[in-house]
Amino acid sequence: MLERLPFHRFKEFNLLDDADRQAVFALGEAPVDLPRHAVLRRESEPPRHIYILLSGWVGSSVLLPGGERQIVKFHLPGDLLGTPSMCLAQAADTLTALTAVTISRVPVAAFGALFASSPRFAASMFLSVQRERVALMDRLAAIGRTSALARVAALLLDIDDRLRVAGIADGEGFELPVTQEQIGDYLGLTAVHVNRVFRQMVEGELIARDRQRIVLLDASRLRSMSARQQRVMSRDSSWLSGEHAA
Amino acid sequence: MLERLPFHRFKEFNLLDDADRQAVFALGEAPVDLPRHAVLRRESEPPRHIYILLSGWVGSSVLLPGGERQIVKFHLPGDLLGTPSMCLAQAADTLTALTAVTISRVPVAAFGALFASSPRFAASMFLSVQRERVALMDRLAAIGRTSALARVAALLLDIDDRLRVAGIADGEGFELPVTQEQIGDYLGLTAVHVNRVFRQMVEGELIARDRQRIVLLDASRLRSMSARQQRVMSRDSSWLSGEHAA
DNA sequence: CGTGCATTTGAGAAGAATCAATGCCCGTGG
DNA sequence: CCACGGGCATTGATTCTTCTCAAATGCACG
Repeated sequence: MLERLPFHRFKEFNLLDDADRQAVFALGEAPVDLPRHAVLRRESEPPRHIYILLSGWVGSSVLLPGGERQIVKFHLPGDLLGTPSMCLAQAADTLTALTAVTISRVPVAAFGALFASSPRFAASMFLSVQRERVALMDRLAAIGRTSALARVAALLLDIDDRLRVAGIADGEGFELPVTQEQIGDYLGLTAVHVNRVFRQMVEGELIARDRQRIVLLDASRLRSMSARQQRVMSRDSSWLSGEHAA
Repeated sequence: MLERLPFHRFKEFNLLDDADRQAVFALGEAPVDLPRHAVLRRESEPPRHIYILLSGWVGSSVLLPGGERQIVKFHLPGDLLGTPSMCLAQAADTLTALTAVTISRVPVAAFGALFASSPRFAASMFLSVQRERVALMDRLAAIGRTSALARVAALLLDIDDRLRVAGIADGEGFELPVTQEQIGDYLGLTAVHVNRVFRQMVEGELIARDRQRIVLLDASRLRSMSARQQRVMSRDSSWLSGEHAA
């Protein structure tokens, strides 16, 4: 069962060794398969678990009173889901399977036990959350201050990057298993406009598209129009132990 | 010097006692006064410190390649600033004094030492960051999916709430010491449009305004048009110790 | 071979941006 | 004491991006 676990998100900050990472996955209950459209957890439910995504895509979305939906993040294998709501009495986001998925549930108490006993695990989690926070800051900037074209470009580059890091894509294109309406909800656009932007990108030979398969034909042009920052994560964990406290 | 420290942000999760909170402020160097427009830390600088805001307002902003600016957060007294960039080699955001401010710098190593030695402090910080993450999710939804009017309403309600929690405002109105251009950069609007929305709100008797002083005349109507969620923080810290692990 | 969801396309409307000018407040220096 | 100048706020006129509404097409699946 441990043959192919997606460890990559737990290596980011150079804080956990192999044993630590095994411990992380050992927190989880037995993996469960769920079909597309399954809801892992609805917003307003008390957050008693977090989730490790082992395969497939999951969307985290927030519902507004008027019925509008904002998709906060498309989660890929290896991601730890549902942690933002740990600070709340009622979950803030709904977790929905965008494809068939395999997940492992983790009771928050199990997470807490490891968190309390291992400062390195605690620090790693702390930094992971900060990293997600920076990602949200960048997304805020994209939605608040860039055009529809730039937002779509940023999304495609982001997914491409993350799929490569996860070892799922190889630069020969990838499946984007979401509807244009979901892309709209992610980018703050309507499905109709997402469709027009895709058309524009195909005509401009920036991308090729066949159903939900996307190939990035001109990544450097996409990058320059996306206004997307390349964030380099710190691999220096000396702050934890107090080294170099000069 | 400890008479009037803004402790409220360190009481949110019921994890720290008085001594713990003293320890937090003891991490900081001697308080420093800075004038309006002073830059605490510029983005792309290596993040060697975080900052406790003791008085005044600070803006955290991200600059896009095209020169556009997104203001991520208006920080109020008691906030811990600059922590998102702890996960990065180069800071993601610029911290700028919006008013004259008093801050205390904290070396990341000092923060790390307390983090490593006190699981309760670590957990409190973890939850604080998650809380900020939820706030960003809500902001994303506001900018991506609501009108200019709703965004301004949400901003005013948010500031009012936070000023009250900080013990700075009392419901009789408050100073909003930022230019309309900065409000635009915060909400993903132009200064011109922010101005028109304010006019609309004054005409609709939702608010009163004199220079930068704002009075919320009809908070309940503002709330209903803002699409803003009231988030209730968890005060149950049992997950940390592993109680109720049922 | 329907049925249903998703995509595509068109036409028109609306919200917000842009461009440009004017006015106001306030600090500064003559 | 008053003129000047800079930063903001305000207002109008116009443009543009994106939305809305509506209909048609296409694809997957039973």
